[in-house]
Amino acid sequence: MPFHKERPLVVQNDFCILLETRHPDFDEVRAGLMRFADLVKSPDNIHTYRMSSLSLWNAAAAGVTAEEVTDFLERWAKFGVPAAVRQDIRRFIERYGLVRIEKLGEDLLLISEDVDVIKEMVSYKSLRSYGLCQVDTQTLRFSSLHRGMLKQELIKLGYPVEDLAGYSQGESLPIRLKMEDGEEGTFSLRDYQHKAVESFYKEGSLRGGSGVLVLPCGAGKTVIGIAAMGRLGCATLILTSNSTSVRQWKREILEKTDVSEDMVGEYTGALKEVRPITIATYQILTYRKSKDDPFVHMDLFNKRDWGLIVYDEVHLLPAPVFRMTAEIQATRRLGLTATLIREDGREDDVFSLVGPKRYEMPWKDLETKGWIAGVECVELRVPMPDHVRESYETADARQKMRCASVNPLKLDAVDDLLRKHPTEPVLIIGQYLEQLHQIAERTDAPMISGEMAHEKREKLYSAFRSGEIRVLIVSKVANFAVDLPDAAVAVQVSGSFGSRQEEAQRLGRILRPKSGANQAYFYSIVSEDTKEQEFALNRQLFLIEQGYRYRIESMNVTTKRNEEGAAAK
DNA sequence: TAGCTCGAAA
DNA sequence: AATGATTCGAGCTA
Repeated sequence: MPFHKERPLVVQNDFCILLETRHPDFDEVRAGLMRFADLVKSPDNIHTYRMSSLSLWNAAAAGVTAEEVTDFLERWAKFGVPAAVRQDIRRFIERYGLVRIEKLGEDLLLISEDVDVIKEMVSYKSLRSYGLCQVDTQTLRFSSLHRGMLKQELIKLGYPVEDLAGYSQGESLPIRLKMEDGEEGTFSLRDYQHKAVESFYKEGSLRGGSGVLVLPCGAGKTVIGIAAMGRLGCATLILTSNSTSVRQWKREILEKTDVSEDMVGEYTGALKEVRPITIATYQILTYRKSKDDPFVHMDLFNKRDWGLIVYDEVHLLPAPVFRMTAEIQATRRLGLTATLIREDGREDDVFSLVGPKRYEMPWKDLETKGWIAGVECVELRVPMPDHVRESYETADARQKMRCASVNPLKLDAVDDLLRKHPTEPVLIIGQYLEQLHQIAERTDAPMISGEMAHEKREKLYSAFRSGEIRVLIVSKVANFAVDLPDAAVAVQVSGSFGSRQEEAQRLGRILRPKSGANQAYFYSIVSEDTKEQEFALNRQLFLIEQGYRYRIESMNVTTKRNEEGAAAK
């Protein structure tokens, strides 16, 4: 077998791909890999990617062929691509579209040119309850009621169905987008926003009309959603993760379209309006009196003839909403998210019920184009003072994390960082209130936590925005607050177990373009040689996949130790 | 209709 | 596998 020492990839039999991070073509290769593989490990020198059935199916749905994947791997691999892997890639990619759903009158057809596949379907016990009737050797017929459930079941059996049964138009609602520049009839969408809408919906094509658009924080997901609504011109139900976001959607719709206020409804705990454009939280949909009781508000899906359902932050979509979504497969569905990763591993349900990935904008690409700031990511490791180390070692597994997270030496690290960035706006973000209170006391900076009234938060936000306050300390509220102002420096003093989403969300807080060098800084402070350090690694995965690199720094503590010793006496 | 407490969720 | 903080929505009170 030929050996190309200078190439950066090793393709393994187990579907893992190793990428040398120091290779000169690293960026190009990483960008290519992320079309069809997920990053699973990211130590300094070698990143491990893994192809999965789902990552290949998403690629296939985006039109990537098996040849493109294997040619790409072949071009960069040191030892070529093992024949078995090559074969499996082909097998997986060709699975997408091997079975498709089409419409026939009131019923639907499951069609495959491969008669053996149809034979296989008929033999599956788990498919019996969907009442599949054989029409001919290539076709099965079933009731449209089962469209979603069947797709969900089939993906589990390894058949990602291509759904070409089309959609109902829904109640018509002309929506004109307000023009920001002079040209008649155009709306000033950024180039990639336009492409994203195009890849979701193509006029006159059965392909598209449902699916997920993956865009970084700050890429203007709301604008894209609104543009899709304008394109389809129909009654729309928008589901989102919290009530601040509900108001944000409403504000932007009124601002960017000619839709009048009485056409836009909020469906939340406080208000129960059902209007041609309705915005609801996931939480109200999943509300029930107690376990085993029915969902009180789930019929919002049927309260109007929706032509489009927008799932904002689709990676947070709760299980009961999946169930409902399975029943409304004839309605167009648009998922918006910064990451397809779900911490609960239900990515295949997103694929079969909301739709495949239609578009993905890597964060680094936005940075290159100047739409977001460049970020220097640093993992700052601090040692633990001896007495803390002692209680860490003796603590049981559940207390270890907390012990490491609230390491008092982190306070010194925060001081150092504030000295290092004496003029830029700084957000300090953490998970334990006690720790944040300590920092607030030491730095004399205001702190916002969940118990603070929203009115008071607003005041602090605007003081921070205007520069009156330079340092702001925030608890987990930062994960939800859409109106939290942007900063140039984020210091994460603690975070929850391994939440990749949270890390991404927090980094998102400093991405807005900066004047001057357009540079921001993200510091993650962790206790050296602890569980926390391990979890930090997992948290970073998603951002590393997006092309960010963490630089590891250790705090110089000889002087700190002495101070600590002196203070103890 | 605002302000409160409560349980549930992720 | 798991923590702790937070938010939401309902239901009660006045």
